[in-house]
Amino acid sequence: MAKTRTAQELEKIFLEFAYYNDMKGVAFKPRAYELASESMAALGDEIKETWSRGGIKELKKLPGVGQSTAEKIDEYFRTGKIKEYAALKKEFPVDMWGLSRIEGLGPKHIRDLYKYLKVKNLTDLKKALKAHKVQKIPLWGEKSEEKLLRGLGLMEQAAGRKLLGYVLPLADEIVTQISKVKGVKRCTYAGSIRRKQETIGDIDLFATAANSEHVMDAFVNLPQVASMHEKGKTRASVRLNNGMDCDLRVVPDEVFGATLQYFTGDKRHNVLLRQYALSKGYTLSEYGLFKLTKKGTRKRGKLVVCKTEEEIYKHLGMDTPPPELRVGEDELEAAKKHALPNLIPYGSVKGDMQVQTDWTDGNTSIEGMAKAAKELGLSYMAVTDHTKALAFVGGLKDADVIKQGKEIDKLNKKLRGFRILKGTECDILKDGSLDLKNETLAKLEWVGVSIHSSFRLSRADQTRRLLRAIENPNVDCIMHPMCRIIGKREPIDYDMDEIIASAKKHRVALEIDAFPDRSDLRDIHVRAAVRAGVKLVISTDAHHPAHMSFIPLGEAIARRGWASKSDILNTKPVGELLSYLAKK
DNA sequence: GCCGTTTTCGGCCCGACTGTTTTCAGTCG
Repeated sequence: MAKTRTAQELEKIFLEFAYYNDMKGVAFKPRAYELASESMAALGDEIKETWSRGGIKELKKLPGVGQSTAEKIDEYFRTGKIKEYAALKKEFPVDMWGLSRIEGLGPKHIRDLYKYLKVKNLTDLKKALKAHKVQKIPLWGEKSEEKLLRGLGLMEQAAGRKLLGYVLPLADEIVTQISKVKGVKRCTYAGSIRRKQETIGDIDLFATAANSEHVMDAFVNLPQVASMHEKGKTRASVRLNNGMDCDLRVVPDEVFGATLQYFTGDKRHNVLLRQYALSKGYTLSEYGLFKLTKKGTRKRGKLVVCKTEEEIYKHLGMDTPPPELRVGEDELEAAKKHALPNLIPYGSVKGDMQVQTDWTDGNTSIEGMAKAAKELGLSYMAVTDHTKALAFVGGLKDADVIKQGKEIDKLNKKLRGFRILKGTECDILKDGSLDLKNETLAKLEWVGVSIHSSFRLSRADQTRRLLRAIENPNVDCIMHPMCRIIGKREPIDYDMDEIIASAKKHRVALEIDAFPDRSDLRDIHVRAAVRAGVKLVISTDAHHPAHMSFIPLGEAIARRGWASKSDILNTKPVGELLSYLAKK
């Protein structure tokens, strides 16, 4: 769900409530407000819809939102502000949000900076650091000042989150290097990379070895490392040359499973799992699942399991949620009920359903792309060049599409064990009509349609536009349905529920475009489509042979959206796919 | 402040690293 300023503001307000309470030394409330903030972040724009639908009563149903928080949200939407928040800001006029972005600077230190030096924001902090006043604060010293200065610099040059597709190869490279270090038994990435999140903030790795200090030294001296944040006996943290942070933890090989579970996260998933473990008389850490000595106490007793993730979840009476599902929402409930989905395995996609060639803006011939696809182990691909509305890439006219079809027929006779489908990525024009004639579309085997213009239409107009396209009986698929380009273009706005319902009715598939900066559909939309019984396809939007290797990224999105193999059309062999399409 | 297989009161995840006042608080993931 998109986040408007309103949703983001609420997320920030509740996080600041958490910081203010933490700063004052109040117990437990910080965590409660933090959860409320996470709830706002997860909901995005739905928060206002929830409030409109049922006010405080409806808001209280949200996770982490109780009476007090619901009243604050209600006050915010009714009056545009929250009195208690305004009072806190007045009492303590400090930019908690901005200052806390600095690594190592938390609520208590922000309190002292304000108390002793009247530091309210980043500008004040820079001045105080320059005048070396920070080390004069009681209980602070020279090193604290240096650390803060370093943290400030790192924040200013830090790159934001990076796309999974670009981080994975780097993570693999580092894992390979650490694996070669003497004494290392196993090394793997965990964290958001293992969960295959859309974007990655930092690279989390761990290794198993008897002598950990030796591994730490090797790690901080890798060629990819620009600087070091901290280095202990079993944990180190560095800044890489590309601006990302990377953490390495070393543990004994026996506890591999427990560490993998702990380090994979996400944070909310682990908190929920650990809470559940406690309720069952266990305590869970990166060293294993332990029996509590006596129920109600926190004393750790005998080790129960630690070798694999599966045995830990099993001991708690549940199935193991695949990493892609570990987001701290309903996956643990499903795991307890043995109702986790049978996710589409990696390597299930048999054909790429969106491929551009040198007939338009691709850089390779149809034959060249087909050969590359075959080498990757695919057994078919759909040629889907752009249409004439995209004049700047030389989009195809009706006659060109027919001509291209004849060439594909020739190639298919020549190729052994591979099939090229005659397709298109036909433009959806502003009014929802299509850029090729119906008689042309009817001759194709795969008709994908997509939007490349008028991105800023109103929600109602954009919805109407897409519905009209879906209703065209020649259409098989909506390609990159959100039209976003991560970091460059916002998604277009329309009523996704209506589109999904219409796609179901007209037997139109939705695409998961695996190209890294598209990643479109997103996981939440995939899940909605799967629930509604709408079929999906995974494709790469390849413009170059190398792009077809993005397919696993699309499979990852499908997995995050709880999709099974049967939800994805192009896991079928080409014959079955064609007969499915023919029935439309 | 939130929440419920410990259920409307009494709990709230767990451990490593850093710096400093040397016994532990603060921060992070």
